[in-house]
Amino acid sequence: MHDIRRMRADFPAYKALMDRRGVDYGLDEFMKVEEAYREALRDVEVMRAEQNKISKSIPELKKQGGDIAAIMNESRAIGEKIKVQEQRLREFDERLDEFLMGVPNVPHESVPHGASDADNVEVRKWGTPPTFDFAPQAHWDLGKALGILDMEAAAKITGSRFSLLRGAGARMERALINFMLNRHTSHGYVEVSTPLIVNRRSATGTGQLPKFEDEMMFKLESTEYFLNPTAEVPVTNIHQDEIVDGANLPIKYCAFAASFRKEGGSAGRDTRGLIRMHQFPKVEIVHFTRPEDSYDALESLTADAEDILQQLNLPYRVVSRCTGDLGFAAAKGYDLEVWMPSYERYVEISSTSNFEAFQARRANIRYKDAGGKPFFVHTLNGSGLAVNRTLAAILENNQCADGTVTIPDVLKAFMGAEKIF
RNA sequence: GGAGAUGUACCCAAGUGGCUGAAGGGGCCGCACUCGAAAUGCGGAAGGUCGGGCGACCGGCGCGGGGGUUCAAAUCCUCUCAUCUCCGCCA
Repeated sequence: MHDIRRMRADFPAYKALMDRRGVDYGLDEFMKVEEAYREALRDVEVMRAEQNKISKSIPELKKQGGDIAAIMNESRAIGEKIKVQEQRLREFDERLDEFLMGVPNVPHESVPHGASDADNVEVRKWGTPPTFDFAPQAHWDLGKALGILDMEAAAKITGSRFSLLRGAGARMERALINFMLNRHTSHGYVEVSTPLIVNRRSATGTGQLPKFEDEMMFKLESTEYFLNPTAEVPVTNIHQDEIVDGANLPIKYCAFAASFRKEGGSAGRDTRGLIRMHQFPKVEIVHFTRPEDSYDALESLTADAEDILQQLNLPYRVVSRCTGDLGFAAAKGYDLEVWMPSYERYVEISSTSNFEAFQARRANIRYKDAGGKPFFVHTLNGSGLAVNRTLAAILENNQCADGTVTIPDVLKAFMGAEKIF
Protein backbone atom coordinates (compact mmCIF):
# COMPACT_ATOMS: atom_id res chain seq x y z
CA MET A 1 0.00 0.00 0.00
CA HIS A 2 1.12 3.49 -0.66
CA ASP A 3 1.88 6.27 1.74
CA ILE A 4 -0.76 8.82 0.82
CA ARG A 5 0.89 11.54 2.87
CA ARG A 6 4.10 11.07 0.94
CA MET A 7 2.15 11.18 -2.32
CA ARG A 8 0.49 14.43 -1.33
CA ALA A 9 3.70 15.95 -0.05
CA ASP A 10 5.48 15.73 -3.40
CA PHE A 11 3.19 14.35 -6.04
CA PRO A 12 5.35 15.10 -9.12
CA ALA A 13 8.35 13.31 -7.65
CA TYR A 14 6.18 10.38 -6.60
CA LYS A 15 4.62 10.14 -10.01
CA ALA A 16 8.00 10.28 -11.73
CA LEU A 17 9.16 7.28 -9.70
CA MET A 18 5.99 5.34 -10.44
CA ASP A 19 6.23 6.16 -14.14
CA ARG A 20 9.48 4.19 -14.21
CA ARG A 21 7.41 1.04 -14.02
CA GLY A 22 6.19 1.89 -17.49
CA VAL A 23 2.49 1.61 -16.71
CA ASP A 24 -0.04 4.39 -16.22
CA TYR A 25 -1.78 3.69 -12.93
CA GLY A 26 -4.08 6.70 -13.04
CA LEU A 27 -2.41 8.51 -10.19
CA ASP A 28 -3.85 11.89 -11.19
CA GLU A 29 -7.37 10.55 -10.99
CA PHE A 30 -6.56 8.99 -7.65
CA MET A 31 -5.41 12.29 -6.22
CA LYS A 32 -8.65 13.93 -7.29
CA VAL A 33 -10.75 11.27 -5.62
CA GLU A 34 -8.57 11.46 -2.56
CA GLU A 35 -9.16 15.21 -2.34
CA ALA A 36 -12.92 14.73 -2.69
CA TYR A 37 -12.80 12.04 -0.03
CA ARG A 38 -11.14 14.33 2.47
CA GLU A 39 -13.61 17.07 1.75
CA ALA A 40 -16.54 14.73 2.36
CA LEU A 41 -14.81 13.47 5.49
CA ARG A 42 -14.52 16.99 6.85
CA ASP A 43 -18.25 17.54 6.19
CA VAL A 44 -19.18 14.41 8.07
CA GLU A 45 -16.91 15.22 10.98
CA VAL A 46 -18.35 18.70 11.41
CA MET A 47 -21.87 17.27 11.47
CA ARG A 48 -20.90 14.55 13.90
CA ALA A 49 -19.34 17.11 16.20
CA GLU A 50 -22.58 19.08 16.13
CA GLN A 51 -24.61 15.97 16.92
CA ASN A 52 -22.28 15.00 19.73
CA LYS A 53 -22.64 18.45 21.24
CA ILE A 54 -26.42 18.14 21.25
CA SER A 55 -26.34 14.64 22.67
CA LYS A 56 -24.11 15.75 25.48
CA SER A 57 -26.48 18.54 26.46
CA ILE A 58 -29.48 16.24 26.73
CA PRO A 59 -28.76 14.67 30.14
CA GLU A 60 -28.35 18.11 31.73
CA LEU A 61 -31.47 19.46 30.09
CA LYS A 62 -33.30 16.42 31.36
CA LYS A 63 -32.19 17.15 34.90
CA GLN A 64 -33.42 20.71 34.66
CA GLY A 65 -36.70 19.47 33.26
CA GLY A 66 -36.35 21.38 29.99
CA ASP A 67 -37.94 20.53 26.65
CA ILE A 68 -36.01 17.64 25.17
CA ALA A 69 -38.30 16.74 22.29
CA ALA A 70 -37.27 19.62 20.05
CA ILE A 71 -33.58 19.10 20.54
CA MET A 72 -33.92 15.36 19.98
CA ASN A 73 -35.60 16.04 16.69
CA GLU A 74 -32.80 18.33 15.69
CA SER A 75 -30.25 15.64 16.46
CA ARG A 76 -32.23 13.10 14.49
CA ALA A 77 -32.32 15.44 11.50
CA ILE A 78 -28.55 15.81 11.61
CA GLY A 79 -28.26 12.06 11.88
CA GLU A 80 -30.14 11.63 8.64
CA LYS A 81 -27.94 14.13 6.85
CA ILE A 82 -24.91 12.31 8.15
CA LYS A 83 -26.16 9.01 6.76
CA VAL A 84 -26.44 10.45 3.28
CA GLN A 85 -22.97 11.95 3.39
CA GLU A 86 -21.53 8.78 4.87
CA GLN A 87 -22.77 6.88 1.86
CA ARG A 88 -20.77 9.20 -0.41
CA LEU A 89 -17.79 8.84 1.85
CA ARG A 90 -17.98 5.07 1.65
CA GLU A 91 -18.08 5.19 -2.14
CA PHE A 92 -14.99 7.38 -2.27
CA ASP A 93 -13.30 5.13 0.24
CA GLU A 94 -14.03 2.03 -1.80
CA ARG A 95 -12.59 3.62 -4.91
CA LEU A 96 -9.46 4.66 -3.07
CA ASP A 97 -9.09 1.24 -1.54
CA GLU A 98 -9.51 -0.53 -4.83
CA PHE A 99 -6.85 1.68 -6.28
CA LEU A 100 -4.44 1.31 -3.39
CA MET A 101 -4.76 -2.47 -3.37
CA GLY A 102 -4.06 -2.72 -7.09
CA VAL A 103 -1.10 -0.41 -7.57
CA PRO A 104 2.41 -1.81 -7.14
CA ASN A 105 5.09 -0.39 -4.89
CA VAL A 106 7.24 2.60 -5.78
CA PRO A 107 10.59 1.47 -7.16
CA HIS A 108 13.67 2.64 -5.29
CA GLU A 109 15.85 5.15 -7.18
CA SER A 110 18.61 2.59 -7.58
CA VAL A 111 16.42 0.12 -9.47
CA PRO A 112 17.56 -0.08 -13.09
CA HIS A 113 15.08 0.98 -15.73
CA GLY A 114 13.78 -1.70 -18.07
CA ALA A 115 10.79 -3.46 -19.58
CA SER A 116 11.38 -7.13 -18.81
CA ASP A 117 13.79 -9.59 -17.21
CA ALA A 118 16.00 -9.16 -20.29
CA ASP A 119 16.84 -5.69 -18.92
CA ASN A 120 17.91 -6.89 -15.48
CA VAL A 121 21.42 -5.77 -14.63
CA GLU A 122 24.09 -8.26 -13.63
CA VAL A 123 25.64 -7.27 -10.32
CA ARG A 124 28.14 -10.07 -9.76
CA LYS A 125 29.04 -13.62 -10.71
CA TRP A 126 30.33 -16.44 -8.56
CA GLY A 127 31.92 -19.71 -9.68
CA THR A 128 32.53 -21.04 -13.13
CA PRO A 129 30.03 -23.00 -15.19
CA PRO A 130 31.33 -26.55 -15.58
CA THR A 131 32.63 -27.83 -18.89
CA PHE A 132 31.90 -31.41 -19.83
CA ASP A 133 33.91 -33.71 -22.08
CA PHE A 134 30.69 -35.57 -22.75
CA ALA A 135 27.16 -34.52 -23.68
CA PRO A 136 25.59 -33.41 -20.40
CA GLN A 137 22.05 -34.51 -19.71
CA ALA A 138 19.12 -32.46 -18.51
CA HIS A 139 18.08 -33.17 -14.94
CA TRP A 140 14.80 -34.77 -16.04
CA ASP A 141 16.65 -37.36 -18.13
CA LEU A 142 19.32 -37.83 -15.53
CA GLY A 143 16.80 -38.17 -12.72
CA LYS A 144 14.72 -40.64 -14.62
CA ALA A 145 17.73 -42.76 -15.53
CA LEU A 146 18.87 -42.79 -11.91
CA GLY A 147 15.38 -43.79 -10.79
CA ILE A 148 15.10 -40.80 -8.44
CA LEU A 149 12.63 -38.66 -10.41
CA ASP A 150 9.29 -39.99 -11.63
CA MET A 151 7.24 -37.39 -13.43
CA GLU A 152 4.88 -40.00 -14.88
CA ALA A 153 3.87 -41.20 -11.45
CA ALA A 154 3.21 -37.61 -10.34
CA ALA A 155 1.10 -37.02 -13.44
CA LYS A 156 -0.97 -40.10 -12.63
CA ILE A 157 -1.43 -39.12 -9.02
CA THR A 158 -2.32 -35.54 -9.74
CA GLY A 159 -1.47 -34.03 -13.12
CA SER A 160 1.09 -32.01 -14.99
CA ARG A 161 3.53 -29.75 -13.15
CA PHE A 162 3.78 -32.09 -10.19
CA SER A 163 6.82 -34.16 -9.33
CA LEU A 164 7.67 -37.29 -7.43
CA LEU A 165 11.08 -38.01 -5.98
CA ARG A 166 12.25 -41.46 -5.04
CA GLY A 167 15.13 -42.93 -3.05
CA ALA A 168 18.23 -40.72 -3.16
CA GLY A 169 16.15 -37.99 -4.85
CA ALA A 170 13.68 -37.79 -1.99
CA ARG A 171 16.54 -38.01 0.46
CA MET A 172 18.41 -35.19 -1.23
CA GLU A 173 15.36 -32.97 -1.02
CA ARG A 174 15.23 -33.62 2.70
CA ALA A 175 19.00 -33.13 2.98
CA LEU A 176 18.76 -29.76 1.24
CA ILE A 177 15.97 -28.57 3.50
CA ASN A 178 17.92 -29.55 6.59
CA PHE A 179 21.14 -28.10 5.32
CA MET A 180 19.56 -24.78 4.37
CA LEU A 181 17.66 -24.36 7.63
CA ASN A 182 20.70 -25.30 9.71
CA ARG A 183 22.78 -22.78 7.84
CA HIS A 184 20.25 -19.97 8.27
CA THR A 185 19.64 -20.63 11.95
CA SER A 186 23.39 -20.49 12.49
CA HIS A 187 23.23 -16.99 10.99
CA GLY A 188 20.69 -15.76 13.50
CA TYR A 189 17.42 -16.75 11.88
CA VAL A 190 14.64 -18.18 14.01
CA GLU A 191 13.16 -21.24 12.37
CA VAL A 192 9.37 -21.31 12.12
CA SER A 193 6.92 -23.88 10.84
CA THR A 194 3.69 -22.23 9.75
CA PRO A 195 0.23 -23.06 8.42
CA LEU A 196 0.26 -23.95 4.72
CA ILE A 197 -3.20 -22.54 4.22
CA VAL A 198 -3.63 -18.80 4.51
CA ASN A 199 -6.63 -16.54 4.69
CA ARG A 200 -7.56 -13.61 2.51
CA ARG A 201 -6.35 -11.02 4.94
CA SER A 202 -2.86 -12.48 5.12
CA ALA A 203 -2.47 -12.87 1.37
CA THR A 204 -3.67 -9.29 0.95
CA GLY A 205 -1.16 -8.14 3.54
CA THR A 206 1.81 -9.40 1.56
CA GLY A 207 0.35 -8.34 -1.81
CA GLN A 208 -0.64 -11.59 -3.54
CA LEU A 209 -4.29 -10.54 -3.24
CA PRO A 210 -6.41 -9.11 -4.63
CA LYS A 211 -4.52 -8.72 -7.88
CA PHE A 212 -3.15 -12.23 -8.42
CA GLU A 213 -6.00 -14.32 -7.11
CA ASP A 214 -6.73 -15.95 -10.47
CA GLU A 215 -3.22 -16.43 -11.84
CA MET A 216 -1.39 -17.44 -8.72
CA MET A 217 -3.59 -18.67 -5.92
CA PHE A 218 -5.16 -22.05 -5.36
CA LYS A 219 -8.38 -21.32 -3.52
CA LEU A 220 -9.98 -24.01 -1.42
CA GLU A 221 -13.53 -24.51 -2.57
CA SER A 222 -16.35 -23.26 -0.33
CA THR A 223 -13.86 -21.42 1.89
CA GLU A 224 -11.96 -18.15 1.89
CA TYR A 225 -8.72 -20.05 2.35
CA PHE A 226 -5.83 -20.37 -0.07
CA LEU A 227 -2.94 -22.79 -0.39
CA ASN A 228 0.29 -21.13 0.62
CA PRO A 229 1.92 -19.62 -2.51
CA THR A 230 5.18 -18.85 -0.68
CA ALA A 231 6.18 -18.90 2.98
CA GLU A 232 6.55 -15.14 2.66
CA VAL A 233 2.80 -14.97 3.31
CA PRO A 234 2.49 -16.92 6.58
CA VAL A 235 5.85 -15.78 7.91
CA THR A 236 5.35 -12.07 7.28
CA ASN A 237 1.86 -12.24 8.76
CA ILE A 238 3.19 -13.63 12.02
CA HIS A 239 3.26 -10.00 13.14
CA GLN A 240 0.11 -8.83 11.38
CA ASP A 241 -1.66 -6.11 13.41
CA GLU A 242 1.14 -5.96 15.93
CA ILE A 243 3.27 -3.22 17.37
CA VAL A 244 6.58 -4.94 18.04
CA ASP A 245 9.13 -3.63 20.51
CA GLY A 246 11.79 -1.72 18.58
CA ALA A 247 14.44 -3.30 20.78
CA ASN A 248 13.65 -6.66 19.14
CA LEU A 249 14.46 -5.47 15.62
CA PRO A 250 15.68 -6.77 13.33
CA ILE A 251 13.55 -9.91 13.51
CA LYS A 252 14.78 -12.69 11.21
CA TYR A 253 12.86 -15.87 10.41
CA CYS A 254 13.54 -18.84 8.21
CA ALA A 255 10.97 -21.42 7.24
CA PHE A 256 10.55 -24.43 5.07
CA ALA A 257 7.21 -24.68 3.32
CA ALA A 258 5.66 -26.45 0.40
CA SER A 259 4.47 -23.70 -1.92
CA PHE A 260 1.55 -23.92 -4.31
CA ARG A 261 1.04 -21.84 -7.42
CA LYS A 262 -1.41 -21.97 -10.25
CA GLU A 263 1.19 -20.64 -12.72
CA GLY A 264 -1.70 -19.16 -14.67
CA GLY A 265 0.28 -17.07 -17.13
CA SER A 266 3.05 -19.54 -17.86
CA ALA A 267 1.52 -22.14 -20.18
CA GLY A 268 4.23 -23.75 -22.29
CA ARG A 269 7.13 -22.39 -20.24
CA ASP A 270 9.53 -24.74 -18.49
CA THR A 271 7.32 -27.71 -19.16
CA ARG A 272 10.02 -30.28 -18.50
CA GLY A 273 11.64 -31.22 -15.25
CA LEU A 274 11.47 -29.63 -11.84
CA ILE A 275 11.71 -25.95 -12.71
CA ARG A 276 8.09 -24.77 -12.70
CA MET A 277 5.77 -26.79 -10.48
CA HIS A 278 2.30 -26.29 -9.02
CA GLN A 279 3.76 -27.55 -5.77
CA PHE A 280 7.37 -26.97 -4.85
CA PRO A 281 9.48 -27.06 -1.71
CA LYS A 282 11.11 -23.80 -0.69
CA VAL A 283 13.11 -22.43 2.21
CA GLU A 284 12.31 -18.79 2.82
CA ILE A 285 14.13 -16.12 4.81
CA VAL A 286 12.37 -13.01 6.11
CA HIS A 287 13.51 -9.83 7.86
CA PHE A 288 11.58 -7.17 9.75
CA THR A 289 13.71 -4.06 10.15
CA ARG A 290 13.69 -0.38 11.01
CA PRO A 291 13.15 1.73 7.91
CA GLU A 292 16.68 3.12 7.99
CA ASP A 293 18.18 -0.38 8.03
CA SER A 294 16.25 -2.09 5.27
CA TYR A 295 18.67 -1.53 2.40
CA ASP A 296 21.58 -2.91 4.39
CA ALA A 297 19.29 -5.79 5.31
CA LEU A 298 18.57 -6.45 1.64
CA GLU A 299 22.28 -6.92 1.02
CA SER A 300 22.74 -9.17 4.03
CA LEU A 301 19.66 -11.25 3.24
CA THR A 302 20.83 -11.67 -0.33
CA ALA A 303 24.27 -12.68 0.95
CA ASP A 304 22.60 -15.32 3.16
CA ALA A 305 20.88 -16.81 0.12
CA GLU A 306 24.11 -16.67 -1.88
CA ASP A 307 25.90 -18.43 0.93
CA ILE A 308 23.79 -21.54 0.30
CA LEU A 309 24.80 -21.62 -3.35
CA GLN A 310 28.45 -21.14 -2.44
CA GLN A 311 28.32 -23.90 0.13
CA LEU A 312 26.86 -26.18 -2.53
CA ASN A 313 29.50 -24.98 -4.96
CA LEU A 314 26.92 -24.03 -7.60
CA PRO A 315 27.92 -21.29 -10.06
CA TYR A 316 25.50 -18.38 -10.05
CA ARG A 317 25.09 -14.74 -10.79
CA VAL A 318 23.16 -11.95 -9.10
CA VAL A 319 21.03 -9.57 -11.12
CA SER A 320 19.25 -6.44 -9.98
CA ARG A 321 15.68 -6.69 -11.16
CA CYS A 322 14.70 -3.80 -13.40
CA THR A 323 11.54 -1.73 -13.04
CA GLY A 324 9.70 -3.98 -15.49
CA ASP A 325 10.57 -7.19 -13.62
CA LEU A 326 10.49 -5.93 -10.06
CA GLY A 327 7.29 -7.55 -8.90
CA PHE A 328 4.21 -6.04 -7.37
CA ALA A 329 5.18 -5.38 -3.77
CA ALA A 330 8.95 -4.89 -4.04
CA ALA A 331 10.76 -1.54 -3.99
CA LYS A 332 14.01 -3.21 -4.95
CA GLY A 333 15.25 -6.73 -5.35
CA TYR A 334 17.76 -9.17 -6.72
CA ASP A 335 17.42 -12.47 -8.48
CA LEU A 336 19.96 -15.19 -7.86
CA GLU A 337 20.37 -17.25 -10.98
CA VAL A 338 22.09 -20.62 -10.93
CA TRP A 339 23.91 -22.04 -13.92
CA MET A 340 21.77 -24.71 -15.55
CA PRO A 341 23.66 -26.74 -18.19
CA SER A 342 20.49 -28.00 -19.91
CA TYR A 343 19.31 -24.42 -20.43
CA GLU A 344 22.85 -23.26 -21.20
CA ARG A 345 22.10 -20.17 -19.19
CA TYR A 346 21.51 -18.92 -15.67
CA VAL A 347 18.06 -19.75 -14.22
CA GLU A 348 16.37 -18.04 -11.30
CA ILE A 349 16.75 -19.96 -8.07
CA SER A 350 16.07 -17.21 -5.56
CA SER A 351 14.43 -13.83 -5.52
CA THR A 352 15.11 -11.33 -2.76
CA SER A 353 13.14 -8.17 -2.12
CA ASN A 354 12.89 -5.14 0.06
CA PHE A 355 9.24 -4.17 0.32
CA GLU A 356 9.97 -1.14 2.47
CA ALA A 357 6.69 -0.35 4.27
CA PHE A 358 4.43 -1.58 1.44
CA GLN A 359 3.52 -4.85 3.13
CA ALA A 360 3.73 -3.41 6.63
CA ARG A 361 1.04 -0.89 5.75
CA ARG A 362 -1.22 -3.57 4.30
CA ALA A 363 -0.65 -6.03 7.11
CA ASN A 364 -0.43 -3.29 9.76
CA ILE A 365 2.94 -4.23 11.21
CA ARG A 366 4.54 -1.52 13.29
CA TYR A 367 7.29 -1.10 15.85
CA LYS A 368 7.72 1.26 18.74
CA ASP A 369 10.68 2.30 20.83
CA ALA A 370 10.29 3.02 24.53
CA GLY A 371 8.52 6.32 24.86
CA GLY A 372 8.26 6.78 21.08
CA LYS A 373 5.54 6.68 18.47
CA PRO A 374 4.74 3.62 16.37
CA PHE A 375 6.14 3.43 12.85
CA PHE A 376 5.71 0.87 10.12
CA VAL A 377 8.52 -1.66 9.89
CA HIS A 378 10.19 -2.55 6.64
CA THR A 379 9.81 -6.15 5.49
CA LEU A 380 12.16 -8.17 3.29
CA ASN A 381 12.31 -11.71 2.12
CA GLY A 382 14.05 -14.06 -0.21
CA SER A 383 14.16 -17.68 -1.16
CA GLY A 384 16.97 -19.41 0.54
CA LEU A 385 16.54 -21.40 -1.72
CA ALA A 386 13.97 -22.97 -4.00
CA VAL A 387 14.71 -26.60 -3.15
CA ASN A 388 13.46 -28.20 -6.37
CA ARG A 389 15.58 -25.94 -8.53
CA THR A 390 18.57 -26.48 -6.27
CA LEU A 391 18.13 -30.22 -6.66
CA ALA A 392 17.91 -29.87 -10.43
CA ALA A 393 21.02 -27.67 -10.49
CA ILE A 394 23.00 -30.17 -8.43
CA LEU A 395 22.05 -33.03 -10.71
CA GLU A 396 23.03 -31.13 -13.81
CA ASN A 397 26.19 -29.42 -12.60
CA ASN A 398 27.56 -32.41 -10.72
CA GLN A 399 26.87 -35.10 -13.30
CA CYS A 400 29.61 -37.45 -14.44
CA ALA A 401 30.21 -39.12 -17.78
CA ASP A 402 28.79 -42.41 -16.51
CA GLY A 403 25.47 -40.79 -15.56
CA THR A 404 26.19 -40.71 -11.83
CA VAL A 405 26.02 -37.55 -9.76
CA THR A 406 28.55 -36.36 -7.19
CA ILE A 407 26.94 -35.21 -3.97
CA PRO A 408 28.16 -31.78 -2.75
CA ASP A 409 30.48 -32.03 0.26
CA VAL A 410 28.11 -30.23 2.61
CA LEU A 411 25.33 -32.71 1.86
CA LYS A 412 27.32 -35.91 2.19
CA ALA A 413 26.65 -36.31 5.90
CA PHE A 414 22.92 -35.75 5.37
CA MET A 415 22.89 -38.19 2.44
CA GLY A 416 25.11 -40.84 3.94
CA ALA A 417 26.72 -41.20 0.51
CA GLU A 418 29.24 -39.62 -1.87
CA LYS A 419 27.42 -40.24 -5.11
CA ILE A 420 24.05 -40.97 -6.59
CA PHE A 421 24.26 -43.93 -8.93
C1' G B 1 -19.91 -31.19 14.44
C1' G B 2 -22.93 -30.03 19.49
C1' A B 3 -23.15 -27.02 24.34
C1' G B 4 -21.25 -23.09 27.28
C1' A B 5 -17.79 -19.00 28.51
C1' U B 6 -14.57 -15.12 27.06
C1' G B 7 -12.40 -11.13 23.60
C1' U B 8 -11.25 -3.55 26.50
C1' A B 9 -4.93 0.41 24.76
C1' C B 10 2.33 -2.42 24.30
C1' C B 11 0.70 -6.38 28.37
C1' C B 12 -2.81 -7.57 32.46
C1' A B 13 -7.38 -5.70 33.91
C1' A B 14 -12.18 -2.50 35.92
C1' G B 15 -16.31 -1.06 33.59
C1' U B 16 -24.10 -3.17 31.61
C1' G B 17 -27.08 3.16 27.93
C1' G B 18 -25.09 9.75 28.66
C1' C B 19 -20.44 12.29 33.95
C1' U B 20 -15.47 6.71 29.93
C1' G B 21 -10.16 8.05 25.53
C1' A B 22 -11.85 4.57 29.03
C1' A B 23 -10.40 3.28 36.79
C1' G B 24 -6.25 0.28 38.56
C1' G B 25 -1.75 -2.31 37.73
C1' G B 26 2.56 -3.77 34.73
C1' G B 27 5.79 -1.64 31.38
C1' C B 28 8.09 3.35 30.23
C1' C B 29 10.78 8.08 32.11
C1' G B 30 13.01 10.60 36.51
C1' C B 31 14.61 10.44 41.61
C1' A B 32 15.86 7.79 46.25
C1' C B 33 18.16 3.28 48.32
C1' U B 34 22.81 0.31 46.26
C1' C B 35 29.75 -0.37 44.66
C1' G B 36 26.32 -1.83 40.76
C1' A B 37 21.96 -4.47 39.70
C1' A B 38 17.47 -6.70 41.44
C1' A B 39 13.69 -5.71 44.87
C1' U B 40 11.33 -1.59 47.20
C1' G B 41 9.65 3.55 47.79
C1' C B 42 8.42 8.45 45.80
C1' G B 43 7.31 11.44 41.58
C1' G B 44 6.03 11.95 36.20
C1' A B 45 4.49 11.69 31.22
C1' A B 46 2.13 9.42 27.42
C1' G B 47 -1.28 6.52 25.25
C1' G B 48 -4.33 3.87 18.79
C1' U B 49 -5.93 6.24 14.32
C1' C B 50 -7.86 9.88 10.74
C1' G B 51 -8.87 15.05 9.37
C1' G B 52 -7.73 20.42 10.20
C1' G B 53 -3.75 24.00 11.86
C1' C B 54 3.16 26.62 11.17
C1' G B 55 2.01 25.72 16.18
C1' A B 56 -0.15 25.69 21.39
C1' C B 57 -4.26 22.96 20.01
C1' C B 58 -9.30 21.59 17.81
C1' G B 59 -12.47 17.80 15.96
C1' G B 60 -13.91 12.67 14.15
C1' C B 61 -13.43 7.55 14.84
C1' G B 62 -12.24 3.87 18.21
C1' C B 63 -13.36 -1.36 23.46
C1' G B 64 -12.03 -8.78 18.34
C1' G B 65 -14.51 -7.65 13.08
C1' G B 66 -19.12 -6.30 10.15
C1' G B 67 -24.20 -4.58 10.37
C1' G B 68 -28.29 -2.61 13.34
C1' U B 69 -31.47 -0.17 17.49
C1' U B 70 -31.23 4.81 19.99
C1' C B 71 -31.15 11.85 20.41
C1' A B 72 -26.87 9.03 22.62
C1' A B 73 -23.58 2.28 22.58
C1' A B 74 -17.56 -0.73 25.43
C1' U B 75 -22.58 -1.36 27.54
C1' C B 76 -28.77 -3.43 23.88
C1' C B 77 -29.80 -6.60 19.17
C1' U B 78 -27.71 -9.43 15.01
C1' C B 79 -24.14 -11.88 12.01
C1' U B 80 -19.07 -13.26 12.04
C1' C B 81 -14.00 -14.48 13.69
C1' A B 82 -10.66 -16.13 17.47
C1' U B 83 -9.56 -18.36 22.23
C1' C B 84 -10.89 -21.56 26.43
C1' U B 85 -13.92 -25.69 28.81
C1' C B 86 -17.05 -30.05 28.16
C1' C B 87 -19.07 -33.76 24.60
C1' G B 88 -18.32 -36.17 19.77
C1' C B 89 -14.55 -37.47 16.12
C1' C B 90 -9.61 -38.19 14.69
C1' A B 91 -3.48 -38.32 13.26
